[in-house]
Order: sequence, then C-alpha cells, then structure tokens
Amino acid sequence: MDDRRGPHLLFLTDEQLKKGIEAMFFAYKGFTADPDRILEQYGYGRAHHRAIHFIHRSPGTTVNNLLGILGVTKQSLNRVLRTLVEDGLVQSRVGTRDKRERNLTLTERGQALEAELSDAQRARMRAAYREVGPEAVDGFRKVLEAMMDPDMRRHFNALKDPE
Amino acid sequence: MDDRRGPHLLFLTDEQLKKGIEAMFFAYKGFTADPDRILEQYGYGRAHHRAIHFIHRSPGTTVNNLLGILGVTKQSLNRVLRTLVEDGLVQSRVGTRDKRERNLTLTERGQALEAELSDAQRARMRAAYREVGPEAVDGFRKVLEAMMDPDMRRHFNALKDPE
DNA sequence: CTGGTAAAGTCAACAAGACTGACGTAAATT
DNA sequence: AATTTACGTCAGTCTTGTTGACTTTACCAG
Repeated sequence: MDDRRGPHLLFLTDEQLKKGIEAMFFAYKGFTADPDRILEQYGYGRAHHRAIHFIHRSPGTTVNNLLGILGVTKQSLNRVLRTLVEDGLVQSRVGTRDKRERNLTLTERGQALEAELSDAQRARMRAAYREVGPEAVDGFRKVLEAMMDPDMRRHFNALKDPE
Repeated sequence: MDDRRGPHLLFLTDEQLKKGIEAMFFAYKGFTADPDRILEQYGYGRAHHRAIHFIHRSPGTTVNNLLGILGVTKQSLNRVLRTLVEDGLVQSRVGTRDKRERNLTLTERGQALEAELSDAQRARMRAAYREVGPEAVDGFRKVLEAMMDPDMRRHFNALKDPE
C-alpha cells in the first residue's frame, strides 16, 4: 500500500476501488450460498427468503411496505407470497385499522424456516466477524450504509435496531 | 443464541448480525443500481457487466477461468459471451500456448463500455469511502474477504492487487 | 500414433424471478 | 358520490440461471 499522493487519498485509487467492487461481488456470493442450499431443499428461492426475512423482522407488516423494502413489483412479490401462504408459512390477515391492508406474519412453520435460514447466514457472518474483530465490523457496516440509495437507507434505519 | 457474554463478544449479538445481513442486502442493491441503469440503455444485463469486468481485469483470460470466477455454467456464460463478441465488445482469439483455449480481450468499444460502467460504480464506492474514512474501508474489505467461500477467495486474491 | 481427456461451442428444454399492462374488488378518502 | 388506494390476479415477456447431450479441435500419455 504505497501512495504517491499523500496519506489522505491512499484508499481512493481506482485499483483499490476495483478491488472493493470485486470483494463485494465475491462476498455476496458467499453471503447467499448457505441459505440457497437450504431453500433448495424446500423448493424455494431467494425471493422467498427475502419475504420471510422481512416479515419476520416486521411482523404484521403490509404488502405495500414489503414492496418498498424489496423494491420489486407487486406481481413479483405476490407470486412468492401466495405460495408461502398456501404452504402455511405466512399468514395474511385483513388489516385492523385499514381493512384494505393485509397484515403479514409468519406461522410457526414459517418461523421455523426463518430460524433455519437465519442461523446459517448468521453463522457465516459471525465467523467473519470473529476473524476480523470489532473495529473491522464497525467499518464494514459504515461503508455498507454509505453505499445504499437514500430510500433504501430509510428502510434500513426503520428496521428495529439492536438493543 | 443471545449474547450477554462480555464486552469482547458484544458485537456478536443476533440482532447485530441481522442488521449486518440487512445492510448487505440494501447495500448490494445500491452497488448494482448505477451500472444497471447504464446497461439497460445498451440492452445488456448484469451478466454482461460481470463478463466485461473480469475480462477487463484479466485480459487474455480463458473461458474456463472466467467460468471459475463467475460460478456459472458454460452454457450460461456462452450466451452472454456470444452477444458480446457479435456486438464487437469482446474479442476471442485462439490460444497461443494451448490452441484449445480462447483468449478473451475487450475491443475498444468494450473498453469504452467497461469504463462507463466502472466509472459509475467507482463513483459510488468513492463517495462511500470518503464519507466513512480509511479505517472503515479497511474493515469493510476485511469482513468481505472473510465472508467469501474459500475458492472464491482464491479467485479474488488471484486478481491483480493495487500496487 | 492412437485413444483418452480437456476446452470450447452449441442445441434444446426448463425454471426462477424480475418486468409491463390491464383489470377487478373492496375499502377509505375527499 | 366519485376518486383513490391496497391488494390480487391474468397474461405475456425477458434475463439469467439450470441439465443433458453432442461436436470439434487440440493436447497428452501410453
């Protein structure tokens, strides 16, 4: 890591930015690898995982909210949601305040699958975190948040914080 | 699996791991957003971007090597590669050492598109890096690398390092 | 030099998961 | 009462991944 332009810009060379881009690509593959293997056994895909994850994180959420978080069309989400409801992993109840809305929650079976997927994914994260230490983890989270689009960051921050 | 086991493991609570998972999801959306917009104008997709990126990074690389990096089937890669060659963005020449191999390089037009995509993606990375500072960036890279599958880390490390 | 292996390309069929556009229903809002 | 919103659905398309089978060409080892 030598630098000819002064210590402040050390980390901003194009080459280093490209390595960051590649790291993101390879890491995301690893990030999804474990859940993907589990999902395959149930005949589900990543789209199901995402729905399950965010319903778990925001129990009682509406379809519209989920659409905003996931950034897909309602037709796309509906296909996934329908199979999850049919298979008894997600419950869709008419909204209490607003009867046009549907409040989505995981059933027991849904929670079981969520736990299985989450355990696997967290295990990899935990291992990575252990390997690199807490300061690295802090930096990791900071960069990721800075990379988000503003409206995605809004959704991210709206999710329940640790503690 | 809740962690109240002392200050060293504070960063390993399930809730914090989940926030990390979500950060990864939202950040990856941002990460691909800018290139996706550009690619759309050319009638290409993310698969084309990946091929272009890694051919640029390893000029003269073989199809097999690219298959290893991308982790897809040759039929899947071939479809993408074929259109790129037909469109005159990629050149495929018979290998010199081994004539069974094809050495892939970007044409001038290919390099132009690569630059356009890379500029956009680097701009976002650079902005994020600026925002959070060099120590955070270092942590970011460390965590990403620790999250990769071993064989992907092998490919990652085989890529030319920034000085 | 011959038989086996390897690299690449191709055809065909299929599936997940995204998209658009159009339409319907029920409930809330104006 | 009219309009908008939330949700659901039908139908069709596209990208990108998959399997499986087959060919051509080239390298390599016996």
